[in-house]
Amino acid sequence: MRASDRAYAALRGDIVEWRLPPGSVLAEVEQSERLGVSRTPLREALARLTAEGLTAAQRGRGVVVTDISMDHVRELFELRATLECRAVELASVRGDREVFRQLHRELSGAPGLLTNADPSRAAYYELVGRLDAAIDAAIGNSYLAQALKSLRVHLVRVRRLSQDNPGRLLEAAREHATIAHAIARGNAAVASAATTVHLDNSLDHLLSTNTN
Amino acid sequence: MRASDRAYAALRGDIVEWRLPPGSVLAEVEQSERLGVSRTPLREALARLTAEGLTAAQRGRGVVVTDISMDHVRELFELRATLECRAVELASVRGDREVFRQLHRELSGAPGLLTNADPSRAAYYELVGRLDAAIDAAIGNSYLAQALKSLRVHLVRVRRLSQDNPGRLLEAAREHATIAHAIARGNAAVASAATTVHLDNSLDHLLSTNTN
DNA sequence: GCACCGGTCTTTGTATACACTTGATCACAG
DNA sequence: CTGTGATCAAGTGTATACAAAGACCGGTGC
Repeated sequence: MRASDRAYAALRGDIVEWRLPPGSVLAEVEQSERLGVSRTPLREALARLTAEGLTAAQRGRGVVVTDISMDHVRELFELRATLECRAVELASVRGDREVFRQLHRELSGAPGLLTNADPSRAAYYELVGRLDAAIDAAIGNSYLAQALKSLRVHLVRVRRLSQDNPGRLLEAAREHATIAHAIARGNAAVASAATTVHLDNSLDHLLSTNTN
Repeated sequence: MRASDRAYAALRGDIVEWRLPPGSVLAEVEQSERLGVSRTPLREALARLTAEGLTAAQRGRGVVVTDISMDHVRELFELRATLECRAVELASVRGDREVFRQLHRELSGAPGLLTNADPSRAAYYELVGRLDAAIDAAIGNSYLAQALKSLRVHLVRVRRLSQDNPGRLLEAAREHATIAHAIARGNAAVASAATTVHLDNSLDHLLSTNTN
């Protein structure tokens, strides 16, 4: 694996996990020493992060981790609704129905995953990730898939803002099951509507648990 | 201006203007000598182009200019319809109506711009660019604006595929005028519908004049 | 004649040195 | 005491040297 890839993965992980919170200044020499790579591959990693919007170049002061305000979250969800609604519509038309039938079955059993035995909800988030991946594969449009992928980078970071309580997660799981069910039936209109409802609920929950 | 910015601008221009057609291999030493910069800033430029999707890194063989097939164009227009329909909807709600009234007036006079005196259609494309910029400013969503911006890079390249005839350009100008008019009236549904029609016509024209 | 293997050579990936821009701090003048 | 200017330091931007990895080509064996 290339050093620039390692640096990129490490920095991106640190940013989305909030180990490098918004506003952190990423000095080149400092980070290159911390990650054990030279400045050249580190700069390449920083350029990729900046292109994705996770960092921004401040002239003369290096790059800083971009801020995430509630206004940004609202904008992010506006784009998310646009892209994901179209994605589920296309998936409803083009997707392999059996795949989504299976995902619907698994999502219906999601309450069993949300026990206290797994406080990090790893199994639940893995299942949701599989739904996202199935939609990506079903839409058959690399440009749309790419747009969704770059969007999700920011969403992972936002997730940390949401103090997920079990009640909301159960609700979200039901909403995901509804979406999978609609896609499995090939009902694009319902899939899109269910996605709109799901995202509105998610944003509402996010805004209600964050005062700023 | 930084050398990496110059290299990026030069390469991107060469690619979208088809001076570097799809499939061109961009060797680092060759391009750095051609553009008069060192390999380090050139690599930065190539990384940015690759992040945008204009080039792709072929392991061991350097980066090549990405191909644009008709399937890619179809996918591109699918994403374009998704983003631009939402953009004009938001612009209808949030935009400054006077701005779009003025653009509508200018677009209504577009036939006057499409005379034989200006075979490159520079004045016409400048006007359409102003409409795009006005929509970008009106949507008030930096993430959506960014997605549109990265999309338009590819669209400029595709434009070269379209052997624009005066008849189609006149039709397109009328469609743009309709969109601007709908936004000026704050009618989101009509603006979205007009955009859908316009993009379908554009894609249809593109596909009919390109057999491959 | 075809496929496989090894060597060479081109090309990318990384490190480091150097120059230049920029931001800060301190001193001096008003 | 405040504002402005100069000097200094820190950090980015660029160039180049070196290392490593993959591709191309010739040769040989089957």
